Amino acid sequence: MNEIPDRFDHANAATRILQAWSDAKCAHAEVNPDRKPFTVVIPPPNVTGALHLGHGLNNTLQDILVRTRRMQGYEALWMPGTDHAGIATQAVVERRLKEQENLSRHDLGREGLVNRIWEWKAQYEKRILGQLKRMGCSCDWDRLRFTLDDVCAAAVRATFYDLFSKRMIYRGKRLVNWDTFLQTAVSNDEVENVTKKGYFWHFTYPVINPAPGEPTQVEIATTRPETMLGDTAVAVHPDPAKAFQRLQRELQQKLEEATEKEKADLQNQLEDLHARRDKMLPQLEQLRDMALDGRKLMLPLMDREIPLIADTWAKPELGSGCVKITPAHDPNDYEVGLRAELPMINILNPDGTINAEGGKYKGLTIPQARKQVVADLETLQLLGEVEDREIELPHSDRSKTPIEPYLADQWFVAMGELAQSAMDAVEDNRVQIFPERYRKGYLDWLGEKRDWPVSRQLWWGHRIPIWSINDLDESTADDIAARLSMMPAHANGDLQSQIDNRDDGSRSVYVCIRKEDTALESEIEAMGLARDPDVLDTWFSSALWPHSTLGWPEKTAELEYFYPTSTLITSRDIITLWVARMVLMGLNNIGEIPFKEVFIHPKILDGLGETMSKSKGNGVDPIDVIDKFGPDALRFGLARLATDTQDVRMPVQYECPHCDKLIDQTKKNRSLPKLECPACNASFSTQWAESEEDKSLPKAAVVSERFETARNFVNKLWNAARFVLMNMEDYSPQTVRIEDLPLEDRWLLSRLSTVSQQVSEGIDHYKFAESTRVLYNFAWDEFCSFYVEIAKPRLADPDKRALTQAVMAHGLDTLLKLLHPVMPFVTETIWECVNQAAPERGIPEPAQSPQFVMTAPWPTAIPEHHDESIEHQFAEFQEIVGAIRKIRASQNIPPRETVPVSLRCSDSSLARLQPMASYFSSLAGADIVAIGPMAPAFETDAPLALTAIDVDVHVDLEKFIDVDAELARLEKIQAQLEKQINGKQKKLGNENFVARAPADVVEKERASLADLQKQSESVEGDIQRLRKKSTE
RNA sequence: GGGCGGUUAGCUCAGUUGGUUAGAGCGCCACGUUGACAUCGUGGAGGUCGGAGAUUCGAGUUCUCUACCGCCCA
Repeated sequence: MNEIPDRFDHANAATRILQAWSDAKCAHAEVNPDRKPFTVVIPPPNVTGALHLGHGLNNTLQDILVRTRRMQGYEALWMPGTDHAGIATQAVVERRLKEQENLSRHDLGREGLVNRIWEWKAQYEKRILGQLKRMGCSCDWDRLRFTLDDVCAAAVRATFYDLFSKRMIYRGKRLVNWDTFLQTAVSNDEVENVTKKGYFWHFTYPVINPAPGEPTQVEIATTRPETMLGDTAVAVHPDPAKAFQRLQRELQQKLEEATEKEKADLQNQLEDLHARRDKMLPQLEQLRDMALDGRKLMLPLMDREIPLIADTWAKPELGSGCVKITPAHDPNDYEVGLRAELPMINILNPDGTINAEGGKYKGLTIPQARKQVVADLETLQLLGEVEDREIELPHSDRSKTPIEPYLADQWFVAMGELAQSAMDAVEDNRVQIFPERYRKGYLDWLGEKRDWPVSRQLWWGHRIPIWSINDLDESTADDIAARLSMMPAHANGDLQSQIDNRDDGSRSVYVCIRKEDTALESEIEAMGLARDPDVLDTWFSSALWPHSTLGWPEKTAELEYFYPTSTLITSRDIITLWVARMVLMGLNNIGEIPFKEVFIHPKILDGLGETMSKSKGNGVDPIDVIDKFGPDALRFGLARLATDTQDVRMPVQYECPHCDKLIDQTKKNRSLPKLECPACNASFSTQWAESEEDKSLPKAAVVSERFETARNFVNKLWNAARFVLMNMEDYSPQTVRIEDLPLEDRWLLSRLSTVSQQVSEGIDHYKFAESTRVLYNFAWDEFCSFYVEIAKPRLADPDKRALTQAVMAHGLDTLLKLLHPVMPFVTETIWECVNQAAPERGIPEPAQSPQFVMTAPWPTAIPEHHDESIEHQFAEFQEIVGAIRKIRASQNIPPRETVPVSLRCSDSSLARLQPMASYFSSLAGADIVAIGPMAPAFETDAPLALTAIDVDVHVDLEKFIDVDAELARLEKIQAQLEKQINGKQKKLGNENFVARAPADVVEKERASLADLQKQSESVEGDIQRLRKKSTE
């Protein structure tokens, strides 16, 4: 058995173990009425890129849960798959196309581009699945799905058709966030605001036919001058006096509550406001009256008459108090436009150039148009002041270009009923969210019930299954609708049509087809209808994931058995986008919630508290961590982070490719193309390397040293197992009677039972970090540090050897099972060895062990094994060991020397400790020369009183005495005791405490004080004795 | 502007319903290697729990205010 290496070779083991699991189909789940199902669907990773550490955490937690449930006897299905991530993936591929081949998507055409994206998908899906597999994720790989595959596509179409039939999908014009680069609408979630330097331009618009005494022009200001081409009104506040009054009141109130420091500033603001009011109010009221009187303005450059209107969007305290209104290109103006029923003029082409509505500016880009408009207004002497200003500019998260608000036709899902159903499901706890604080965000977001715009002007995605024909008159529309309703598909329920009355009075006819059917589609197209070019928002297909993956809309056995799923584990940023939508779609399609519980895990930040991302250079690839530390270390390290906090920090290092030294990442060095290793002075490159010179250097992996502890733990377990295996050559199975076992064995069994319980409960409640900590402490500080140490002398004793082997094998067996969900590879590898050395094991009756720990039965708490008093008694032993060690250390007694020890204890302790006396030798280098109520102190004695367990430990220092060291030790103890005694005396001297605190607390304090005083007296005696001795 | 979270040892984090002397890992210091493990062992140093106030006999823990950091939404 000596050939077992003293380090766990994770790289070799992992490949072999994965193959063995795969061959035995350990992770495969089937419909099985004999077992209860347990289902988890993976949050499908984007095929946009590779997995990072956040995915590592997410999938580790899922796997821990799934592996535990599998061992607990559930038919555990972990459904794997990936997400097509419409806009994200298309954007990445388009950007590469531009960079590498200088081609646009229009050069390739729809089919060409989509083919390119499929190639990308194949490449990244392979990489992602490889990452998951190397992490040990026990997904049922036979059931792999992709949100854009045929099965998911059928679900998407059936859902769309159903909602369309129920009139919950409709077409409408809405102001959308338009990405002029990708030429698509993007959702609010895909927009980020960037603060940039810009200008605030002041213009004047002439008043048409002003009455005598009225101003001849109105001043407005804007940060986007070119939008004036689409202005359809100028607004002024309907009651400026009242508005001023309110502002003044608010400021006044702030002032009253302000600190001295803030007061001056607020006072100034208030004065400015007063001055402004005095100066501007008459004019604003006059403008307001003009608006009510229907006065119009002349929009310069376009020579269009536009009304002056009264609307609260105009802020009297800002600028001129008047604001231009461009309903088709500004979200606020859009609202004003709806209120005032203004025309909405779209001045942009999809590519961001000015369209025909922009008159002579047609064809210019936005920056060009802006420059020209400003110049032309200046020529007309309508340009006023130009202020510098910081501007919040929305940018597309996908293309990184500015977003233009843009009025476009979109398909919407009506959210009223759907959102309510999803709110109800959480409010009545059919769906539970952990940690609970995330409920609020979910409910608030759904509570807004904002309709969901689902069209995306993209090519990568589920194409909207709508065919339409527009600009019809009423009778033609009716005619087409009538013909459609005569079709057999309509009677079969595979085709639905609608007539839509458009704003301009024309009619559109829409047809939705339920399933892919090329013949039917051709027939429809022959009638002049054309298929919608747009695709659906990615989240539309993701929302169906828990049931589409199980085969819905087909009534599959899987759907019947595995749905609803058990738990969803995900990160908080998609609670609304994804979790909420899965709930409402599940309820709509199946009539049942998609999962019973949702667990939101923390987000991993780097050491500087920043989100990890490839674009910052602080992203960590799980594979790099696996290469360096092993998959079990990665998983263990991640699991112990999963507390219920919102974020966890993980400092990140470069690993020097020359000497393996870890170099902390800083803000400075994480964006450099190359670095010099401070340890070996050699240079290495980073992800930013571009020059040939830099690229020729070896590249450093980005890892975190926080996995080192976990790696050490894996090794500790490996070596504990190595010890067990090295002592099993003559093992033979035997029946064990628990009541015959010595204290240390019963302690181990009791602890195993307790730990099994704690770990199971921890996992049940998503307390992954806590379960992990319990296992770590038990394995290291109890199993290794005590049980294995005690086992050494017992194995050397022929009378005790066989029994010790039996208990030890059982202990390791249980530990391996409990650790398996967190550290599958090392446990399975050891299991294999234990199966060879001790194929039949177990207490009380040995039994043939299963082939894989992965599918072995999960340990449960065993009442016969659990014994609280035995755990306490063993703790007494541990405490004495600790006391001897402390005395030894303070006396600088060399580890190899054995010291005589006398233990003064009660009769009952004597009975327990006597049989364990020999263990003090291996654990504390102590030879117990006396034990019991009469055990004496030594001539040259180092004492330690353990009053809590009523034991006095005496170490004979005759051979080792270092008087100064001993005095120092005792004086230190005395100082600590005095400090505590003072504290207690003060507390007990407080009449309030004695009178008001519960009697038992007061009594406890008194007893504790008496005890401390007793100790102090004893220590004082020892000190005096020693002083005397040293002066002799 | 609204909501949520965080602030405890040099670093990363635990800390149950308020109750003896606030814990762990890493790092640091000292000592230690003829066999399970130096990816180790033993011992030690290190914290007025962000700040102010309140409740209480007693606050890391409850409440109010406040500062800073982070995230989400507008």
